[in-house]
Amino acid sequence: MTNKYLTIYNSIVEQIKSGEIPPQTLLPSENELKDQYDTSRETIRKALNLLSQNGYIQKVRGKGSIVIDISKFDFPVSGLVSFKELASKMGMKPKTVVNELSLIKPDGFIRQQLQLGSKDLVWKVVRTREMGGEKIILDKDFVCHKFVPSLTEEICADSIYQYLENDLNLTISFAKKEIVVEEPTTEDRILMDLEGFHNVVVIKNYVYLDDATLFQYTESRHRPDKFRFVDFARRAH
Amino acid sequence: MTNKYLTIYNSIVEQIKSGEIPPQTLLPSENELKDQYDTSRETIRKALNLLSQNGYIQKVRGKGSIVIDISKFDFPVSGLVSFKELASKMGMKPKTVVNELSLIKPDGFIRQQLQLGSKDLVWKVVRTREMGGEKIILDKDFVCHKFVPSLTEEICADSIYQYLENDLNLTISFAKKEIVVEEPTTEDRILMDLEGFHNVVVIKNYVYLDDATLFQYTESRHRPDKFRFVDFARRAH
DNA sequence: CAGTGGTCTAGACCACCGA
DNA sequence: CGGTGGTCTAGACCACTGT
Repeated sequence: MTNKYLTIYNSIVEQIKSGEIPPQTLLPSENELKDQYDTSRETIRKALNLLSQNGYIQKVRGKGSIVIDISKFDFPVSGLVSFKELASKMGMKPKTVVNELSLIKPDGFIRQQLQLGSKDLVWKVVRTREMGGEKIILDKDFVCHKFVPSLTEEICADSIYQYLENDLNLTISFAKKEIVVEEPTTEDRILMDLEGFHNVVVIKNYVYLDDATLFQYTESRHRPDKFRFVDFARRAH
Repeated sequence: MTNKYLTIYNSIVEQIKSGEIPPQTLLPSENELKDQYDTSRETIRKALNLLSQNGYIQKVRGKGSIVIDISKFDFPVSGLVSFKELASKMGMKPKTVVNELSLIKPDGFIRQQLQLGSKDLVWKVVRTREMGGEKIILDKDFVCHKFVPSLTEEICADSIYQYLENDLNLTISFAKKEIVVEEPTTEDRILMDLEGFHNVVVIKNYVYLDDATLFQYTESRHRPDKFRFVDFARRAH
């Protein structure tokens, strides 16, 4: 079993989720945990810092680690807005329609977003995601061609990420998200069910590879009533 | 000077921001940095992990730490939506109007949000924030009375947080944010400039104290065209 | 293979909290 | 005051990367 601090982290998460360690109580001290798990204190601290970052506990100097009441959090603690997650969370069968799949010469905006040269090509993928019989999300992906030589409709109907990571061995390492609210374009109105809606929530996603190169720009355009974003933020200082 | 790893962190941040260490290049290795800063490797790693969490570098096993191109990021890497930040970022003079300040018996919704007993009182503060002559944000704060015995209009017109931290010695430790889009209420229409807008972006904020008790619930209601949220997220695994 | 970052250890000193 | 978490050290072994 690799990663001692991760197993300790998971162990404590389970104890908190099951209610074995109730909210507002103190965790055993770092020295006690060190003995319990037969490890060093720094390793315990690594596990506790993870718990703290993920909103399970609050560390207080001189007192101990307080378990936070997560029962109020009906949503995942971290703030990811993935279509599949949203769908499965609501117990619905997601359906994806590929509207467009083409290799294009990017316009100025996309070229700037992806920091490309004037002769680089990009894949353009437009997909609508349907839930409960309504088209509520429009995903527009722009993927650098130099990293992804081929792309098919079958792959897009499933999951692009899965293909990139499993088959192409590309490692997506991090992403920067930006959320803004915009008026729907005509394309939005045509491809989504927007009767009676005057805005769309746009999540602009900049995806980076393992070596810190930018390789994909994605716009996920949501119907506002089906959108929710959760952020669990520590204070700065 | 306290905190060795923080000074190292700041030192490297400066070097990245100034361009002394250009994007896409490798930082010196942890062992080299250890010698440069005359410290231990774990301390260097603490500083580097901070840099990584804040989006300045990307660590790759077996290779080194790559400096990320932050020049594209025209605003703060972390995703805080504070009125004052937004205003100063846009070079505008913010103006705050206190519409309501009262000590009330909370209705069911607020009592539930704040997990209060039936006889607890809360401060209700309603403020509009004005920028460029337009009222674009409506802030509704509900603060537990048991933590904050007194509150004046002067305090609310300035900054509630400053008062709590400096004068009352309460330490705000973390907050959970939730972003949704709603149709404007009549109150929104009356208190904000919403001509031609059909939605408001609502940021629900649950604020916790140092000892992990929930003490404030805030709704920040934004005009959609003046709203923007940035999230810098590491991949899960 | 040598060099990188990832994990883990055992010990030390400090600042803070509560009794 | 003893116990807590916060910082720092010097050293070890590992998995991974390039050549």
